[in-house]
Amino acid sequence: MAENAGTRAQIIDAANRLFYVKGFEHTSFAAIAETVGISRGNFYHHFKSKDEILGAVIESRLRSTRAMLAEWDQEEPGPAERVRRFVEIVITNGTDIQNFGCPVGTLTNELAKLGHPARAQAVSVFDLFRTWLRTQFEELGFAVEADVLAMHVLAFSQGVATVSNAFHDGEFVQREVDRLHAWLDERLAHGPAPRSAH
Amino acid sequence: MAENAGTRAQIIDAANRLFYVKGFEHTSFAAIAETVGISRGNFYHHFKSKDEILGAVIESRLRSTRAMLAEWDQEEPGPAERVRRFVEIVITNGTDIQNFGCPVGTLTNELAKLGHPARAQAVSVFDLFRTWLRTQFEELGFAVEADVLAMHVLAFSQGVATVSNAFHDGEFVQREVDRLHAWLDERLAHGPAPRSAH
DNA sequence: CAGGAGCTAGGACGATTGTCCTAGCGAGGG
DNA sequence: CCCTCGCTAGGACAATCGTCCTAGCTCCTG
Repeated sequence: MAENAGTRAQIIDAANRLFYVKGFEHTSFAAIAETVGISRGNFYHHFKSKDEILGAVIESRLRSTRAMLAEWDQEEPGPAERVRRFVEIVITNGTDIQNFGCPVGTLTNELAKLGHPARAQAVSVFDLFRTWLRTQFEELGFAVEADVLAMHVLAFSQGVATVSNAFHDGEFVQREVDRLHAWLDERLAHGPAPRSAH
Repeated sequence: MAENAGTRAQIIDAANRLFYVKGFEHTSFAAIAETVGISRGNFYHHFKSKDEILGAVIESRLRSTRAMLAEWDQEEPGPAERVRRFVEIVITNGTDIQNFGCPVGTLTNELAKLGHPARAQAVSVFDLFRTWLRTQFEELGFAVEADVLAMHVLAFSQGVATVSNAFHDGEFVQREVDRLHAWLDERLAHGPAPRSAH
């Protein structure tokens, strides 16, 4: 039972990476088995189907994303710094993003094209970031615009990821990060939009 | 020979659409054959391999993109209007983008994950837009920044496409388009960055 | 020590993949 | 008329896919 959880976790970790690097459909059971170092037939003792592995991978991503956001909540002094921390992901994970794009965006799109039922589950990772970003902007006083701003930051990261993946241009990423930081500065300087009169 | 070109064009058109809707790897010969209405074995009289079809599809996209940009050059009175026309693509093709994302960005990323040699060829479609946008900004007087601005507009479209595909939110797309139009207005009002002293 | 449950290895399965081969169709030129 | 050549249909092919079955191993429990 102890080894069970270990093998299961190893499968999820290997599948998580492979789904990102090679795509979900292009990742075969044989590739995951080879990575983990177990036999192909052994999978079905841990997962009933490939879709079930996908579900476990997405849940794993949800957990690690939640943990990362909670860590940022603790480490960063305020909401503005937290948003900046998010923006900097495209630099922190620069190499992976250049090679494979954004893990969330690319998986969501692949599942959309496959018509896969787990698409909605994959989008929920996006929702995690969206809600978290919205909370930061709300704490900054943007009660009405918070979600709009959150979506804008999300779109920024996806745009940078896709173009970075296409052109392999690190300077472009840095420029766009600087640009968004400047945009955020300006937004914070002008303050939130006035509430509608009661 | 007349029918040859017709069948070949039909195969390319069907593959072009299917590669976009279902992805390159998930699109089988059987699916293309069924769409066109020919037998599976007949493919190899027109194309030696699936990769050759992919090459023909990308070349077809290059041609149609070039034609579209040339049309915009004629129809729009000035470079500013042309950039706006590009920005509006995410609305014009809104439905397809919500369902399948951007054809260029998603194919490029898929080929990157597959390690496919045609990746560079797919990126050249991006290059077409990049160069064209750069030309527009140069005509607007942004000699130094032209390419930076072009890349920013490119990243905008990719970000909007990916987030639109994830959340199926048409209002978000419209808001971001308005935002970029406002950004462009401001850029044009302030004028280009001063040249360095000779 | 005996027994059972958890876990693993290895292979069989039907389906589907991209690729290739061959026989036959139909029109155009000698 | 006949023969050639572009084009097509249909199936064979080896490989790989996800799935499933079964026998054997290990280790904890009684």
